[in-house]
Amino acid sequence: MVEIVTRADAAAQPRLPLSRERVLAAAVALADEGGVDALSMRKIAQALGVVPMALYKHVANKNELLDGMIDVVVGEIAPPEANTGWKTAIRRRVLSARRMLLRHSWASGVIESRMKARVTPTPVVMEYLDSMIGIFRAGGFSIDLVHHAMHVMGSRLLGFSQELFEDSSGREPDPDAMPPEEMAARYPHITELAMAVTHDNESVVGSGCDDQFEFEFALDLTLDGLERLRDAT
Amino acid sequence: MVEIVTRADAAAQPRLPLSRERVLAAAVALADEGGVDALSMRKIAQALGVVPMALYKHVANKNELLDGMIDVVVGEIAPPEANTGWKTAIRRRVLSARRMLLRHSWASGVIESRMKARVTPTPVVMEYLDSMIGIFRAGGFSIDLVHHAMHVMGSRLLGFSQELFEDSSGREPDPDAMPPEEMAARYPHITELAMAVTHDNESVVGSGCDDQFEFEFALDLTLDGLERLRDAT
DNA sequence: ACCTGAACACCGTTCAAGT
DNA sequence: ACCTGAACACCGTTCAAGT
Repeated sequence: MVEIVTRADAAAQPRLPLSRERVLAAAVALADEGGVDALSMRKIAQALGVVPMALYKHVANKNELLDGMIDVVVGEIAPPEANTGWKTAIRRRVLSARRMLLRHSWASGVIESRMKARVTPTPVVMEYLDSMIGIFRAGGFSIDLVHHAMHVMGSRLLGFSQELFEDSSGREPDPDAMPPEEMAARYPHITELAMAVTHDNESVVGSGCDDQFEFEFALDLTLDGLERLRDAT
Repeated sequence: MVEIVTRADAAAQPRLPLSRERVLAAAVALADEGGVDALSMRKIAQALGVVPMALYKHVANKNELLDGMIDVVVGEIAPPEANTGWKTAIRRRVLSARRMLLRHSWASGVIESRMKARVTPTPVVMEYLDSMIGIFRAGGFSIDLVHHAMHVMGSRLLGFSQELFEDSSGREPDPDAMPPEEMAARYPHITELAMAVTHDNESVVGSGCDDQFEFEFALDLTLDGLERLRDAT
């Protein structure tokens, strides 16, 4: 008897048995390259060379798949370090989390929407938050101040604006793009700011704005403020 | 000749002519009550008693519809006040924006994802950001410090955690809910924090955590820090 | 010229039929 | 018992046919 079925689209190893890990890894890889909107159960199955329904043996449904993907990427955040002060420990941990979020651009949106939908975050997320609180506690912060600190670290005071000066290559073209002179007239303050920023560092192409520097500026302003509150007894 | 077609699902006024405003208002109302995932062109059309394709006369496609919805809700933010110091002006504006985001729970997610997709934010969003920068400038902040300030206000230092202790009614039930004693063993710091918070204010039901207070705490910590940097010349 | 029904190419998930 | 193809109830958008 001869095998007459040709498998056209087995991008992965043809006969490696499916597992939850393989499903999640394929989903993360697809989301990394195509964004989460382009992620579908059918496409994951195709990438694994498998019929769509085969996925449902390893993940209950698409939401549960998204939860699993969150666990994968949050697990990539560096574990807490011993033998350092609270400030550098928090700092390194947060910067490690930021690198993860930059690697997986879909992650922050998925985490946010899934956190809103679930009663309890996934265990991996809980673990991350718990150890973060532990670092503050070991640094001599009262439990009430740690509570406030966690809110401060997670809050976004404007609902938006962060993406304003980011690299805009690969974005949708603006349907009615405004000429620069009209920009300057209608939004004088944004224009002033944009010009000051691009003048500061000519070297930077694209956004003309050092996002890493800005992130650390916000982080240090916050950590210094929290330290001051702690020391005010 | 007799009208024999009965219109089953005309929830709105039957013959009021369609307009972009009516389409956007219907979309915002549907998203307010059912979330943005449940929003579809077909459902908006049904709510207006109109055939789906009729919407495409007033909005180019679904993304452009979402942009229009953003303009509607950002337009609800209170305009800047004259005759106040920069700090109270910023404070009131941000708190007004927060109330808008609480009214339209879908808005922050849609704003974030559309800002990432577009080259330029919509004019209404630009207007909001421009006037915000203007308030800082009038308060004597250097352009560089205003630049940092805008980043600080928009940044979220943890990718998440904000929703951790929020009201969890109406969320998906956890598939494998953990017994409290195991919670306490695995996440000692989270447990300590949760107990301190619920003990602090017994009056609050549900989350046991005053989100409004926490938001203002973060806001004031940030504004005080920025003021200190400004005065350090 | 305008309006709109049918159709296309998707989607997550159910379910019954096949092994 | 397990696996899976077909089917169901959606979705955004195209397009041609009708007025």
